[in-house]
Amino acid sequence: MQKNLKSRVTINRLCYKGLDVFTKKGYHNTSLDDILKELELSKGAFYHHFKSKEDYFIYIIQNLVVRKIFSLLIEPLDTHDNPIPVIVETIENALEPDKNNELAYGFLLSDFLAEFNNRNEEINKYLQDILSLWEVNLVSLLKKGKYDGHIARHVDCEGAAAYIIASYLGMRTLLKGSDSKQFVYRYIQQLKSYFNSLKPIAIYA
Amino acid sequence: MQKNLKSRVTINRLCYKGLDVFTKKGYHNTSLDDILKELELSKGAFYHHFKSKEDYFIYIIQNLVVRKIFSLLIEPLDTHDNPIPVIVETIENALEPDKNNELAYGFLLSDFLAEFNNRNEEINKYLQDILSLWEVNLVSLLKKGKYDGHIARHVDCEGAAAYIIASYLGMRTLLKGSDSKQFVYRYIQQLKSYFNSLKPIAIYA
DNA sequence: ACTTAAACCGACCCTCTGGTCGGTTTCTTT
DNA sequence: AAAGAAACCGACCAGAGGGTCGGTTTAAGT
Repeated sequence: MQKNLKSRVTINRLCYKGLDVFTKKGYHNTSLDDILKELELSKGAFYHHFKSKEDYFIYIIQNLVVRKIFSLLIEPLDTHDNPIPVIVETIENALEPDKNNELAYGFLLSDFLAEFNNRNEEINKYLQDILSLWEVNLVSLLKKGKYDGHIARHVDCEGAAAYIIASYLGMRTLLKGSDSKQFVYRYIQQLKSYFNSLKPIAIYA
Repeated sequence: MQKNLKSRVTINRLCYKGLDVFTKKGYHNTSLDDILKELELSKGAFYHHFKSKEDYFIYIIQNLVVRKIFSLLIEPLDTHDNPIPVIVETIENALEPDKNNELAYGFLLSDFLAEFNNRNEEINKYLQDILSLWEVNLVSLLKKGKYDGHIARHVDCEGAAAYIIASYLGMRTLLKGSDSKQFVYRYIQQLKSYFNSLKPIAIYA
């Protein structure tokens, strides 16, 4: 195999496996040996490609997590339709297990946010960036919806965006500990109910 | 000082300081030495009172976290009034920083849930117990509200309870990374908006 | 006063873990 | 083919961290 191709293959294996194990066990509770053993790679191989564990983790976030969240939760928001069903469908789709969604990527965000918030500025920065991107896109979509008459004028779009994100993150936390099938359905129902409260009265009634 | 009194004092100091440090740095990222140094206590003292770090942590959860969450978020729900303002006020009050709420106890739950979910059965069990208790109480309050006509008959009380909890947990996660004063206010507004969608039409219109 | 045991100390142990480094294999270049 | 470099190996290091243990202090019972 070509050198640079082989290099990319190794880095890829490291990242996907790393994301997998970090997700399951958490960053601090995962050792490099845990990952390397499963891949049958050596310490030397690892440190040839990454300069530290932290560096490695950030690389994973920027290359896998950011991209996945973007394509799953943010990109679909780029529409001119009524934002309410778009947001609901996007979230519903993101919760569909193992469809567009091999790994349970959504968990990552809430888990890692909890693990690094106020604890590791460097890593936290990248996680917050993802949140901000999501929030900004939600807000602009909601505002457009308001302009188009799909959303009531009194609605605080920033507040609504934060509330949507919060309920999603919290639901992810809850989801891990319970029967997921029913749970997701119920969550979506409540989300819709919440959105009803954002509609103009005329449409809602 | 009396022996058993002195013992209790030491255990108390260990627990409060432990909760404090675990909250700030996370369980896996906190060493016993971190805690013992601050208290000027020895390893020997610690292992005289607790049989392991995990044991110690569980003790903290059961004695401090459970009780605080209970008195802050669950006990106030025991009312015969309209559940909607009761729940809003309870949550609002729980978010009031450093009032009834010396430490930021609310954070704990979401943080620790994220840190231990699917990772440490033993610890996770106790955290889930707290959630269950909260959920059960919310559900029964909502059902009573439905019976009394404060909540629409179509509402899925279990779903609503889960949604309320999820938004609270997620909001806690978000809260740590941003300007809290404004944020809490906006969150409460959205929560109220959500509750509007649970009211019977007659009241809502 | 004397004994007993609880509370505590701190040196020590052992494993784990992030990280290093000199050497070997494998591909690329000339 | 020879030289050079990238990819990789695995033994090793140093420090950290959970846990142990023999000994000392301090309160309690007799």
